[in-house]
Amino acid sequence: MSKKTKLSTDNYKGVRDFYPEDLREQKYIRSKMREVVEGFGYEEYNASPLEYTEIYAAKSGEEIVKEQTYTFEDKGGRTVSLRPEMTPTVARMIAKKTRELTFPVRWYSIANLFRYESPQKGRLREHYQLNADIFGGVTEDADMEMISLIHAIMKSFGAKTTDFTIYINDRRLLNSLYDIHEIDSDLRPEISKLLDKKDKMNSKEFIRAMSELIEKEKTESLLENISSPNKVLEVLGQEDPSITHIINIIERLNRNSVTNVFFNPTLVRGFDYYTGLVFEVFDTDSKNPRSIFGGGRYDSLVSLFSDRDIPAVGFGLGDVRLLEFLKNHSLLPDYDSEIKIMICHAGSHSYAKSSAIANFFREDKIPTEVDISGKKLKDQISRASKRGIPFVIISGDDQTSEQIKIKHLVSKKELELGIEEVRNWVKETLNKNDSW
RNA sequence: GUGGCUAUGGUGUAACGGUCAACACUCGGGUUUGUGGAACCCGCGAUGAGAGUUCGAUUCUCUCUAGCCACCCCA
Repeated sequence: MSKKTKLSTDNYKGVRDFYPEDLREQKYIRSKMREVVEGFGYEEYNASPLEYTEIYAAKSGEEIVKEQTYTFEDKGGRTVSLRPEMTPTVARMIAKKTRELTFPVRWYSIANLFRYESPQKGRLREHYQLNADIFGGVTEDADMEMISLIHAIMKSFGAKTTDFTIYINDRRLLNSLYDIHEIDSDLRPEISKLLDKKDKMNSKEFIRAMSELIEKEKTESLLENISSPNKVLEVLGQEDPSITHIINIIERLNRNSVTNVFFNPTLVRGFDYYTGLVFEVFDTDSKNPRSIFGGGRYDSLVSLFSDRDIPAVGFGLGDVRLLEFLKNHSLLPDYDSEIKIMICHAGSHSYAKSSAIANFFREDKIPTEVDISGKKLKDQISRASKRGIPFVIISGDDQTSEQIKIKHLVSKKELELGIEEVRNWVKETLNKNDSW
């Protein structure tokens, strides 16, 4: 059989296989996310990855959607897309039940999202994202809680306050500045995009690109006025609602010991649907100062689906960039084997006998595997050891029915005891060095 | 879509244009105490595809393909 006749083992471009060791990472980050988010009172929802394309087209223009999403026509002629983000879906779900839900609503999901783009660092064609949103409620309280929540999530992964920075801004603030500079509303999205990229470009390039859109004097004064938080404050004044909002949020967060949150007037974020607060979490590592994730307030998205306008704020945290961050900062734990006991056989073995022993441990939620490799005892133990299984039980024909021979491969301690005592010993030992 | 870089067993690497493509790990088998991670022995297994230059190509050239990185984009 020639190799060429075989199917390729490659996975589809830009998506991942999750081998057990990869899935352990996923399970770890998801369990942390759930823990924190549920602690804040969020309820989990989910939906199909298939959506009518129009829910994305509505806000971003047909062409972008067709180019950057998986979009196709089904047999009934409906145009369908694989969801590239979760927010339209959740807005749709909320809109459908506005009369039944008790607002404010706090919902979260951990869902896979798809984008049709060429894969590169930190960006694949499928990724998993935690989405947490608040619908309704008092704007300032909801906004503040959102930032507290993302801070708590980062903390739960063991990130120190110095490992990341949270930048916040307000879309209305940018609009006020545009008003002051009398910038046409058609030009605003373009200018916003440029501002968003400001830190990536050198200042000459930036000014040149800017001058192509607006007059040089305007460029200069806009840049001057947006150059620092203090300058913005000076220009807009303390009474500007978005300034007050930002100041209040930062003060309240500081009082709640969230100290790494800062006002950044050039923070924009890509989505057009943001209407107020926007925020973004950055890695402070000087070698890799990139954005990890972010979110913002979108007060008019639900009204695309419903007559009722429901204000909302939320964020999306993707697994790919989060894992990069965690790896860079050595924040991923060492994983123990999920299987705790391997029952090996010396001499002629009886599967029935071994599985009876195994069941005893399983009743106590200790994952136990019975060796069926048919290998020699030496190989059985060797394999268990290689897989990181902490205990082996040696079941042999020379052994009395009451006594269990068990060995802890980590400490090399070996005991021969009654089954109840063995169980207690195993539990004790596992508790001593439990990682997660 | 544009540009740059890369492509050798399952993995990671090696091989001035010149023997049978080397080494380590992994995997399979074996030896020795039938209580492990050791040692030793044996084995499986590769130059992405196609063309060209050459007496001779893993090595040089071209095309294709794939991957990575950056740009674009990130709604």
